[in-house]
Amino acid sequence: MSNIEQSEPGITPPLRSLLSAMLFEALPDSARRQLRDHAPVQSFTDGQLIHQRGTAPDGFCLIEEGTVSVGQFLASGEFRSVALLGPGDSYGELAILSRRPRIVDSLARGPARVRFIGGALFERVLASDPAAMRALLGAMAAQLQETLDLLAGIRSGTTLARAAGLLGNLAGGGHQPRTVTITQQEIADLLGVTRATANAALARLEKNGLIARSYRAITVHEPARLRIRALE
Amino acid sequence: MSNIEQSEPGITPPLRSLLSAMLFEALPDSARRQLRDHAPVQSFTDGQLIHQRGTAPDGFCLIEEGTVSVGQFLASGEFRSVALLGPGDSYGELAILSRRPRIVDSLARGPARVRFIGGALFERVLASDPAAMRALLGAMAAQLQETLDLLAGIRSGTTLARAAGLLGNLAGGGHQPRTVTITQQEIADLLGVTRATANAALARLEKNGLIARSYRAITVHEPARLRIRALE
DNA sequence: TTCGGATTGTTCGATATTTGACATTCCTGT
DNA sequence: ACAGGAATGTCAAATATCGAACAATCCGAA
Repeated sequence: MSNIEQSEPGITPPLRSLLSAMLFEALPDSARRQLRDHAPVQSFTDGQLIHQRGTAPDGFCLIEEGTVSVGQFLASGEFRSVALLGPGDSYGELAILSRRPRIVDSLARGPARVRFIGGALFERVLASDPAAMRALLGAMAAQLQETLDLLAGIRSGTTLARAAGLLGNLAGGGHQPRTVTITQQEIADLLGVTRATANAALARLEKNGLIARSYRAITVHEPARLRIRALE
Repeated sequence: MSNIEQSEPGITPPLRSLLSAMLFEALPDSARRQLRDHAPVQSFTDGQLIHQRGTAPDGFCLIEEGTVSVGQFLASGEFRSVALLGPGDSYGELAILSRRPRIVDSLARGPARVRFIGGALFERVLASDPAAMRALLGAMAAQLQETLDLLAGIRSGTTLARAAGLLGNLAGGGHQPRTVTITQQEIADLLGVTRATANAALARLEKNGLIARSYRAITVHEPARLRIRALE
């Protein structure tokens, strides 16, 4: 599992699980064990390319050690990261399931060890365990719902309204205060605005008593209220 | 099937299949027949609410006749539509699969007849047909890939770059010219900008020879080139 | 405790977008 | 052929955001 703050109630995980479909963890223990036991581990050096976007998928990856950055190379050669994944995290399952090319590049960030789970093995395990397949269906459906919700919430409106919707969403939309662990840069990236603009919007939401800003975290006093605010 | 222009090669469908997860059609014929045969049909009058966002799912819908608008009510009471679905279209499968509340409201637009496929029946059919479940997994994985790609492409950058990325994406990213059936207002909605801004971006892309504008359609001369353009 | 890197807070001129409006074109039904 | 509604093209003042920079705060490692 990645560095998710789970020791404290009310703290929600950061975004990496939303933007990078980590489906491996939705599988039952037995399926996970089976996949892991038959999969070879490879080592990568800092900056080494693991997989390229557009390539045909022959397997997916489970990170054993180190950090892998998942994202996309820009025309300028720069790498735009969507997620930073660590030990226990997985990526690349979607391409296997959809039988379509990979949509992301992946790079080692520092030395990394990555376990490759072959597509054929994955299909065999799924075929022999309908409960595993159903669990995967459920996890993917939930993620698709969240992604569509996120898409709907950030598409248009003033930055202020969009920030309200995003935070209400990330804080789970309920009526209890929730603290979201996220940097303002990440919020800015999600909304597609500059950090300065995101900061200004957050400052206004805080001034209105809807949120409290702290270092690398935002406390949402009433997530449902923020969602409503976003729809105005 | 909804009003998709399939008679002409190079014409891609509009967005409704992307923004509304119509998974029913990914099922094998036998599974579809089985679901349809046991499902009751209900009639709705113009403007009648069919389902409300946030409600627990007991089934999903297959449109028999008429038009259903799927989207979300704003705080002002206005309805923001995400998709307009017609005969043969389905919606609401995600909530069943994820076992989470519905994320959309749905309204009849004119008189409509809708077939309700119960969640329990759906689960039974899936459990008895692993091929159907695998097909659904694949369709959902593909859709999640597309949605994540869309999200990645529209999140930040100038409107011009984002429009380029979106069109490159919608046109399939290949090297052959493709015509995308879409209004400029729909492009604007997707990008979260006004129609005037979308039109200005499109005009510039056309001036640069990358696209050709026509009524309710955009021809993308080389989709792969537009995608690259978006990443600059 | 100190240091260094990351993150946040803020500012302001430059640039982009919105808004509201009007004109023109397109398409479909009668 | 005509009418009406939808879609597109365009414009300019008002408003929002970007970009670059600097200062302040936070946190983890030594």
